[in-house]
Amino acid sequence: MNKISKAVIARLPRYYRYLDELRQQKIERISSKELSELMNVTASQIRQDLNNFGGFGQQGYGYNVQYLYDEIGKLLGLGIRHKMVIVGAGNLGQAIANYGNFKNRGFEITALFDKNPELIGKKTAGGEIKDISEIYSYVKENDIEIVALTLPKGPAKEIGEKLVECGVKAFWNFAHTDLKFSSDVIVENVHLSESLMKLTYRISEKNQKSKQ
Amino acid sequence: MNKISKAVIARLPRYYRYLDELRQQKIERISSKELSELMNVTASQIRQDLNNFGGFGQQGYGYNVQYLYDEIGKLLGLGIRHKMVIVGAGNLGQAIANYGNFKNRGFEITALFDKNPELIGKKTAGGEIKDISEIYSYVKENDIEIVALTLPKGPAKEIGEKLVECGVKAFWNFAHTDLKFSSDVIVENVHLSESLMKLTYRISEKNQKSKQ
DNA sequence: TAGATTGTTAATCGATTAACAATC
DNA sequence: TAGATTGTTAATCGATTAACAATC
Repeated sequence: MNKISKAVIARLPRYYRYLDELRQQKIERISSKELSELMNVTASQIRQDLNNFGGFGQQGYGYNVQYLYDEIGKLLGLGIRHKMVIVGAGNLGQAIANYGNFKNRGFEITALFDKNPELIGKKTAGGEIKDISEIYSYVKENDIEIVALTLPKGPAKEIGEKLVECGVKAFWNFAHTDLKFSSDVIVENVHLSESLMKLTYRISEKNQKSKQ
Repeated sequence: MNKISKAVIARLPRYYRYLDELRQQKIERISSKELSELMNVTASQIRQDLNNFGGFGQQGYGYNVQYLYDEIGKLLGLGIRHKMVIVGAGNLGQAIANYGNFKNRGFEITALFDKNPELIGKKTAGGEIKDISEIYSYVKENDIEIVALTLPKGPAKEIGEKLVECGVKAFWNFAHTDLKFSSDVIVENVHLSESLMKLTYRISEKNQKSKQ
């Protein structure tokens, strides 16, 4: 398989979401043209994107919604269980723990960790909040695959490094910094404030235009 | 000013973050080469990006950190106050309300809204949680610029549409759907689950490789 | 079979990188 | 002035779109 570009990968979850909706509406088949109109992209792009992974469609017919949905799900690694814990049990950490859809998609959040004694012991939808000092033995004993970092950048870096030593290979990082570990460790960043700045850029751009 | 590409705009907040750190370290000047090594991009890209907005540097010297930081801040619309409210006062809404850095950057969160009677009346760092029914008069009376939508997609769409009628021109959307209003309404999406799927894609890609 | 629509190649477009003259 | 480094043009690379033969 050739190297798939980042742009293509970033579009897969969106395809997956639209296909899920079609599936729920009991729509059986869809052509790249119809899907392109729904999603506001070109049909050509859809066909090119999907063909990176092999032929999911059929000439003269289009794509079977359920089949394509399942295949994209597999590509996205949603066919298997993912054990995850959350470091930092503040609002953001708890928001993720409580987000029901993750469970349906094979994500198993088994614990949250925090240093705040007031939070420790509290039960959430993502399991109990435990003392941060327990996390290192916990991830080893429970084969944790993904660690979500929902805490400030200082401790995120420090705890992240220790977790890498414990064998963690994937981080979902919400801390306001670019974490970089050894090359076999995957880090996916979510920088909420940068998203908000993109919004204010566009507001400010619009205001400038209307002034002219 | 020519149309700036989305890719350039998306990089601005990251420049801003690195410059902020340099500034805090009392570093006065930096060349595109040095910055490129720090940020893991090419010096050429930095110069190209910045030159979309005019010459911020000086030949033979480089860039003044504080000046460049300020200018990018202005480009990002951070020079002015932004009045924001949050719809959906669950964990995610409260996480945003409590995120201190927003206040420092000119964001003024004045209220949260929810339909849950148990939450209404509660005080948070982003102001009081009010009844969702009050939001329409509130945004009109208080000149709210940005509405963060931290609630499920069904109500997000419905409430968003009503808010557009009340004059709201910018949404920071966390609901799991692509909201689309009239063309002068700005929507910036944060799809957390799509970010997580990108992570699992990469995990699954890595596992495939190691099998071969 | 005829019509529809994919899979795939070719053409275009845009973004990134390289190179260097301008200039501090 | 000489050295450094930008601003900017040109070259390259990659991604998107268009076109159409293959085929269901």
